[in-house]
Amino acid sequence: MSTPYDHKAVESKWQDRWEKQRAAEVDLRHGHGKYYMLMMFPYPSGDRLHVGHGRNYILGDALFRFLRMNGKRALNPMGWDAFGLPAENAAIQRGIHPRDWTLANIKVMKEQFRRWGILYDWSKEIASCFPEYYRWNQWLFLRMLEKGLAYKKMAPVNWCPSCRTVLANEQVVDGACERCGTPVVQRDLEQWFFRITEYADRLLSGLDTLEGWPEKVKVMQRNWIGRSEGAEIRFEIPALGESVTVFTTRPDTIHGATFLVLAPEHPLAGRLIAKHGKHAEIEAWIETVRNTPRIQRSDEGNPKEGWDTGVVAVNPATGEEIPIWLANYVLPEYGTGAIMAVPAHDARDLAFARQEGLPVRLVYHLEGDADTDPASLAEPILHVGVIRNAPPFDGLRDGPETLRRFIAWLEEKGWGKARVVYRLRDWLISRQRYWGTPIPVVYCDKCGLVPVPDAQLPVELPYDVEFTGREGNPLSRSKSFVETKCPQCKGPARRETDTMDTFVDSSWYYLRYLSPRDATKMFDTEVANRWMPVDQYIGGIEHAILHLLYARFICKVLHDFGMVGIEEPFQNLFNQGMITRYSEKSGRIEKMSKSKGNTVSPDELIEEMGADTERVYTLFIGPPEKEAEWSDEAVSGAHRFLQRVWRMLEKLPEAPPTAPADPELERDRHATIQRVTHSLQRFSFNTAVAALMELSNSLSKALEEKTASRLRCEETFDTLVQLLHPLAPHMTEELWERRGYTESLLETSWPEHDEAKLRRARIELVVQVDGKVRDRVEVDAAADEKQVRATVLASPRVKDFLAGREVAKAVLVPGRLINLVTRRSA
RNA sequence: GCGAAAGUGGCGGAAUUGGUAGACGCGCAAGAUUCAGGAUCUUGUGGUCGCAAGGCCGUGGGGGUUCGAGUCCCCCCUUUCGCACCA
Repeated sequence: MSTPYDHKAVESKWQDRWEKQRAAEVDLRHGHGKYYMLMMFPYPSGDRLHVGHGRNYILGDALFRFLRMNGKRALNPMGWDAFGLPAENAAIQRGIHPRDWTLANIKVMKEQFRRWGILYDWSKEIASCFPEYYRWNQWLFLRMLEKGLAYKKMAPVNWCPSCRTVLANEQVVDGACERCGTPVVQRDLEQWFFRITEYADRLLSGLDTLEGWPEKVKVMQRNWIGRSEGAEIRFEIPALGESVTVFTTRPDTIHGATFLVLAPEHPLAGRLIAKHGKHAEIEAWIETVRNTPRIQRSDEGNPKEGWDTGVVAVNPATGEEIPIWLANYVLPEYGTGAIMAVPAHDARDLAFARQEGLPVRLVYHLEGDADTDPASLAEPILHVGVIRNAPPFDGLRDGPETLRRFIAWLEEKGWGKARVVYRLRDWLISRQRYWGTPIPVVYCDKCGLVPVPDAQLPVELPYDVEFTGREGNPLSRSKSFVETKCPQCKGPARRETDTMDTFVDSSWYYLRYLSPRDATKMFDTEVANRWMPVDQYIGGIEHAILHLLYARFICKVLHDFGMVGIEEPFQNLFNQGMITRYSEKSGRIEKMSKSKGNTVSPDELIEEMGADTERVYTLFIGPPEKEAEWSDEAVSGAHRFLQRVWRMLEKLPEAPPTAPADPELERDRHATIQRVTHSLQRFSFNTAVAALMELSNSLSKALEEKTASRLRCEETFDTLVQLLHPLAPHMTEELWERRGYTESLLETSWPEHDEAKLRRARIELVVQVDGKVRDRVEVDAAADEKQVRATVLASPRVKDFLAGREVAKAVLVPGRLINLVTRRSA
């Protein structure tokens, strides 16, 4: 007669108890033994979380419980990235205020976390949409404004016609809006920026210190920052009495520069084409290029188009006059927006030269090749060859030293200088939407742009706003918000209606968790210095560039403001893989998502089999950093395993009080402690589950066959329950209590293995003959090679395989195998 | 095109430093048990030859190093991801 496991009752019982005990609460006044773990804070989207989302939170909770049992003062806070477009869209579509909608969603998500048995320190909960939070965005903005790190400029921007807002470069994916997928168009608008480019070098070098980050993420960030070393070189334009500066990474090929190309948007373009016969036609073309979506324009397949301006520049190296062109393949915002074209040594320039019939001149010549004809050159000569006909450099080979000599020469002649250029652009933070942090500045007719004084923060979002879906920011139609007084002259003034990119919110929230209720400052420096950096950050790879780059940037800014000691906020980063499943809609196995219709609801799963089952299966599904396909069938394996563990409790009393000493179960127990501990340290949850299943199988067998004493069985069972707790917290707490223990498993110490218990007196040794497994023999663990050899050679099977041949050599791997080699190696 | 990661049974996946390949689980098969339920238990389950003992083959393909290779080295194929007119 066994008591069935009532997962519903047990799970809610323990969820209540953990909540009452405030099991995850941490006192931040002490930093000793601290371990700051952090899950990327979620956007409360209004869709119920599915099991794919669950993976992230479940593995975080397993880690948290494991750390706690290991005596760490683990901090695991949770909050809400609560500003964002979907809230506003919900307002437009359903007439719910973004604030009410968001708060309702938070409630739902919180309940889902609870049902998963996840422990967060809710006393530190934050939501970025509360004025108590976003006033510090504003405060930070003002400090950055003072230091020139925030500024406003007219700029061609990415505009999403559907979201009706501008997007940062990072938010444009394949030419489309990252959020809604609508193709992005170019517009010129006055916008606010953060000067992240000033930190480009530090963001780059900081990556080298992040040993606990996946290489992949670091590579992506390096690519994004895109540092290029080279030189800028000035070319005189006699006709204009003016010069143009180009950027090149190959100043050593200047003798081969046969024309210049400027971006059509280049400031000199207008004057260059002023006297051109087809002036109007070129202007129209410039307009077309300007309006081409940037992604299409910078696509390699985009046809190169250009116009000869008819004006020439002088190549300082050769003294030759070379034509100046305008072409779409030169981008205005990279480098100086102008290049020297060296068709012989650059693929793009060669393609354009061939297309337009422009001359090609070689600087580097292939060795041994007396005469490469520039006219027939099909491929550019890249990073090989020797310089000819470019005094005083003749005979030099392509390489860094040659490059240095060219730059020194250019500097000496006064024609150019070394320069480093980045692909990274400044961070466009303006958004023309309501549901975000208002940018705290005011426009006064008399005083111009006036920052809102700190004392007047926060600039609060007005609640009473109409959401119509019409073009433009709803904020700009709110009279009560827009109309204000100038803080300087007290005259009438208008508020800035742009709000901040929500990535500003998430760029410093990890610091706010440490001072969540401080109404006097952004965060407490002392507490931050005690608890930062985040020891383990966990989240999706989709934030590899955006959020993680911005957060690193803002952390460095705060460091420079003297507000926090560290420069890198996240010491270790873990990116969990996504959960996939077959989608009826697409007929493919795809990332689990509502739009693909392939989600599995944890609500039903928990109802049917319990949260512990979902947790164990999710952790067992595969290595957590890899993607994994959800299998509805395989879930039952986890369920069966937990059921077996549950039933074992009632079988324990059936074990005999005494039994023939069986060291194997005790050995298994210690081996499992070692394996599970090691697995959890490595985030290898799947192998931890496997090890626990094996121990469960061993104990089950021992109980069945009555080969171990009751005490030993109970001891093994208790260890199993403890080790299983981080993975299946509810059931293990219940079992622990039923075993008669009064403290929560969270309060117990993680078991330690005893090295001595792992050893066996006799071991099974594999015998190989010429590298093939031929037999197994039992020997003393301590046996030396001589003894082992004697035992092995006595085996009839081994004798057969040796077939009378000499053993030329024997290789003994103590405790594992012996290899008898008969043939000589060839 | 460039860069990175990966490729192991029907499936998900194990395998510190080179040392018994396939742990653990799913599925499948046979059996036991049960007042049929999608329950529980036992056994088996890489391929192939064999009545069996056992042999041979086997970690994408080909070569190499080694007493011994999933693991190290070289070449190739495939897949996934990232980057890609950035001068």
